Amino acid sequence: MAKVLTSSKSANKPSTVRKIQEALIEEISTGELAPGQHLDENGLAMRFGVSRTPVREALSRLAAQGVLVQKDRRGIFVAEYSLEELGQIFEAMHEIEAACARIVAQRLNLLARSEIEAAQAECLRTAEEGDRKGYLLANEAFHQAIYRATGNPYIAAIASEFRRRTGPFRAKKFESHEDLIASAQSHQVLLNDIFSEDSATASKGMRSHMAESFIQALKMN
Amino acid sequence: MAKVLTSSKSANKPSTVRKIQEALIEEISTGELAPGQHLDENGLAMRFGVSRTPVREALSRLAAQGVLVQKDRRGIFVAEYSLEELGQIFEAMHEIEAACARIVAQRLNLLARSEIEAAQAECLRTAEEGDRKGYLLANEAFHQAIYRATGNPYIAAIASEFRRRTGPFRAKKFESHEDLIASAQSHQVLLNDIFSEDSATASKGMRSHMAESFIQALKMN
DNA sequence: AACTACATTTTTGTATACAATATTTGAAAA
DNA sequence: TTTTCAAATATTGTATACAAAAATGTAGTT
Repeated sequence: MAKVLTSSKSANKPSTVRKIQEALIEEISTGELAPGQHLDENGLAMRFGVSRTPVREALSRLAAQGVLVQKDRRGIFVAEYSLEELGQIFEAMHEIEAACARIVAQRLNLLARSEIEAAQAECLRTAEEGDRKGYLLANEAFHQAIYRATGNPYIAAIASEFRRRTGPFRAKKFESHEDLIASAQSHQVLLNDIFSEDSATASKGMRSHMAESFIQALKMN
Repeated sequence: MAKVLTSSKSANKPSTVRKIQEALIEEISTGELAPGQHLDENGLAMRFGVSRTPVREALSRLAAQGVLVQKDRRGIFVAEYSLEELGQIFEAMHEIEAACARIVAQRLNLLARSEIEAAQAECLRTAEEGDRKGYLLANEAFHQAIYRATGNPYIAAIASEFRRRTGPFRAKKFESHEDLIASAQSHQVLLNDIFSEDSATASKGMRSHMAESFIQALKMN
């Protein structure tokens, strides 16, 4: 699942394997490494100037997170999904994100709000300028700001992880200038809902309707 | 995060590291290995009759999933949480489980329903008999049946993972006969909600209220 | 030219080796 | 007796070695 709180530790030097891990995550989420592509342990070892051991450890961890998949005795590959699987992954991601949004709406905190709005301002700016690369970064920051604003690092970690997993598949969606604008505007709708006066009440109402009984029931177990 | 579909592969022999992984998961979720406890690589290697290499790989994976934590240069420990962290973890787990329940309610499928009800029958039986060990198994099966019934292995994997993580902390809650009964009865409330006539409509209504706008907004990104 | 059978080469998974850092032990000083 | 410091020991992280399996290449047959 999810590492949480890897930061916040004092002056943690990135320890070879973490560096490799992050480099690979970066390349996977930008799509530089294509889904289905085989990863060469020896090649990576050479490239990072280390032996296969730490490379394998990094790959193992990413496989445990679902970003990579390991086929028995045949190596490790960038995860690749059928259309059906992809649909399920997006469904799961949307549920998690909706859960995050609900938590944010309930917790409403001014500092977090200004962070989110700053991120959104950057999204609007880059979208208008048609700065695709810039928008990808700003969009990422926007989503991360929402996850952080939940105040719950565990659900935030899950959400981030889904974002990483779906990165290669979302990347190609932002082709045209219009795509960027539309995306940034949909952020705005989201924010209006989260920060509307009656959002907290609405959210509570929504929870109490059906979810609350689920939650009550599940709490016991 | 989450391995998905490790089963369903034809006659996969459990490959040393998977065996170690599952043995450890078992011991952690039963609480046999206490939170905070240090895991001895050499000891485990001896115990499983292998070298440290596959042991370390198994530990790495579990650390990536959050079941274990790795402290730099000091080894690997069973994850241990402060009260605040524990609260956050449970909050996250409840959100995920509620999401699962909502998906099940929407998808309502008769085969899945009979599986869930069979699991619940077993819960009731073992609870009445005061069979604690039996109840723990039946309860687990009940939750897993719900996760499976979502038809979404990805969110199911997340839910399962939280269940594993919280295992050691939930375990001690089922001390008395009354605890078992109460838990089994709360299952019943949950089932009534999921399977009620208007559940699907209610669920859709709930979604459309606020969540739908979130989901719409997020879908674009 | 396409297919099969076998030998060669790579690659994976595991074991062992070793340097760097933590932990423990034990003796000397307060 | 308790504290302090240093040597001894154990453990971690990484490198290398090696057996087993998969991928690749090469003939030989049709």
